[in-house]
Amino acid sequence: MVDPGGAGPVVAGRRPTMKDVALLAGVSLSTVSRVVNGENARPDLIARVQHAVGMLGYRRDLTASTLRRADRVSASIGLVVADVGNPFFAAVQRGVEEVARERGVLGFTGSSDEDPDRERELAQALAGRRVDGLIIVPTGHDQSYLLPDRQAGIAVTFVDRPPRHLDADVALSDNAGGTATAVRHLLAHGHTRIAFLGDRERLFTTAERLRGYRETLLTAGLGVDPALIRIGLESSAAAEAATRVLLGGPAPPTALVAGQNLLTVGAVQALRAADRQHEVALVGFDDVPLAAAVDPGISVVAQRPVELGRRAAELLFARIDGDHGPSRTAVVPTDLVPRGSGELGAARFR
Amino acid sequence: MVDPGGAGPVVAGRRPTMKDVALLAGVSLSTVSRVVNGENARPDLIARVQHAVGMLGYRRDLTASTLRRADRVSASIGLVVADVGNPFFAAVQRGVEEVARERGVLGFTGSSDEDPDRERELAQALAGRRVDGLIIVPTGHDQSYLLPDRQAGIAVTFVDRPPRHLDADVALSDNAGGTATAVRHLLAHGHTRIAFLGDRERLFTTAERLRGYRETLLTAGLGVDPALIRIGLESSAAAEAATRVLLGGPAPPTALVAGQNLLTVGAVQALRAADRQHEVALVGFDDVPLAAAVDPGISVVAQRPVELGRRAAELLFARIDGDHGPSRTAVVPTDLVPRGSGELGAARFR
DNA sequence: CTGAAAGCGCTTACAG
DNA sequence: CTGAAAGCGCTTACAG
Repeated sequence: MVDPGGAGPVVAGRRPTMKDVALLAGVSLSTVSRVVNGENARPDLIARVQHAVGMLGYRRDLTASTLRRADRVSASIGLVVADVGNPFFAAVQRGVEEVARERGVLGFTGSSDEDPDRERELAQALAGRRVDGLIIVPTGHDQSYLLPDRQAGIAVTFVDRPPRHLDADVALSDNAGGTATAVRHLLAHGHTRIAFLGDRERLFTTAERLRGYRETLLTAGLGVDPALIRIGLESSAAAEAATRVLLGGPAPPTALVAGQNLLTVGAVQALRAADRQHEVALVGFDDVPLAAAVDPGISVVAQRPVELGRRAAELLFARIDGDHGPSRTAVVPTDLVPRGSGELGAARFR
Repeated sequence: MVDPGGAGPVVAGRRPTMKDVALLAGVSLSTVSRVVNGENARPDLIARVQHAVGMLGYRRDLTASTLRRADRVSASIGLVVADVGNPFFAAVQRGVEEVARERGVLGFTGSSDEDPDRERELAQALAGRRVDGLIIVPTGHDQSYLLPDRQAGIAVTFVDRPPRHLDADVALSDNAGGTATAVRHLLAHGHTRIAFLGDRERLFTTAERLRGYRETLLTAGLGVDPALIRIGLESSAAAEAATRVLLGGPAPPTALVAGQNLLTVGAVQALRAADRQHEVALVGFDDVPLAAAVDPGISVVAQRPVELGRRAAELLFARIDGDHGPSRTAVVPTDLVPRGSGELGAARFR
């Protein structure tokens, strides 16, 4: 309950400033600034300043510091994710922070909750606090609001979904390719009635995964049955309900592709509730914890969310370092992980 | 690819300032400030300022703004969690953001990765950026470094673990009570050899859960066998290995208490690998996704992480609103969720 | 090396 | 209501 560093501020309720430190140490403001910033100074002055800093509990005001600095570098970046509740974005955040940390840069994250207004609010709040760069999972349909910020020197990179009405770097998963792999895998096991569970239609990732699903079926010479496509699912519970409806329909699917980790969980729950988890095949997009512990194991097309975050951060730092080349898109591959649920054959339905 | 709001800054590479806006609009700096802040002004001047703002792509510099503001209110708070990779902390973050959002306050989150230096670095970076308050999951053994920040008017609250060497509000789970419930539940099913898997020993949550485990065994008149206590486990993989060792030992446990969500996953994997998941009982502390889909279902003592985050935020905002009363501790209850793995009897071992 | 002074982009009394 | 001026807490040429 004590402050080992000193007695606290001289004036209660007011934060001590460099001026207070200078006064106490008997040096000029300039000298305090230099010592605090680790520049060269006479050893005895350094000692006096450090003593005063400790006595007063002085902390540099970074808002004033970045305001005045010529280079305006804050050694911090901002990240706006779509939903902190989703482990996928937590892993993306981790990837971003890993790279930032290697460079001695701090990351601040906010969650838009898939609300375009909030995305903009957060991005501008971070930009207004003068982060050096911004990594955004765009949820709105227009990111041109960032143009002034970027022209003013704030680097902007996107992750998981590309920006719209703004030309910028982006790191994406191979959404269509990964979904195509999932569908081909199910086709190879004899399935022809394959349903698709998807998130909000307006999301780029939903559209891409749906495209991979459709194109693969068409390429295989199969039609696309609209009754087997359930999108607009925003939660596990929604996916569970949609799966229940599909299973109870007149011509139920023999296999499911769940377009997102939370939807996979919902689909598994519905299959188990109907005790058909050993009968109806399932491949999830994006991995889920405990997928191997369930019976049957849940086959997935795994994303590499940490790598996605890392790639986005690398793209961002290249810009911060002065790269002015044309926009780049980094595509991170997906990995098919067979665990049982995706290898259930369609034979039993014949 | 166009800026619908205007042509971008007059001077490329330099962010337009209020001065630029004032010049273009033909009004004073004061008027621009008032219009930008939504204060009253003559309608024609408002229009001219807004037009200039749009033309230039002007954005208020929040660092300058909070520097000058008398009240120094930034309408933002900072959150430092221990590990973004853990869904528990993602849920805490969500709870904090929910409350902040209700108040029109933005939250910025950083992850200490259980590194005390990084905790301090992040907390001070946020404090230095003049957030109105700070919510911290302390990972270091000393939080007195925050004293100067708090005396300077930044509210500080802790969550999940109490601070050390600093008297402050904190929101905690009922760690000892929850673990006691888990142990009593296993005792009621006839187990007497109950192992405990725990995270890093230095963490408050590990210590409390271990205390709940020990005291319950002693109260029941059973001894505490050190061979059944495995702590210092930092990952699922570590818990899996520890479980394997326990099962292969000379006097193996008939039941396990996993002290944390990631450890529960590891324990489940080890039990399944040994094909003993229907034999050795398991109760996890903190819920895990898909716990109900595994066979047997995973019984847990669930925490309420979102509520924990909400409570911490409520404590914080009470301080921001001027409450100067003594420090408070909010304890959030846990809930026993039986799903099968915790209800396996010990009979088969006799 | 050190210190006095200017100024970063804003807000806010103050006078009109 | 509006505008001119001071000043928030710093950094950084500049002169010594």
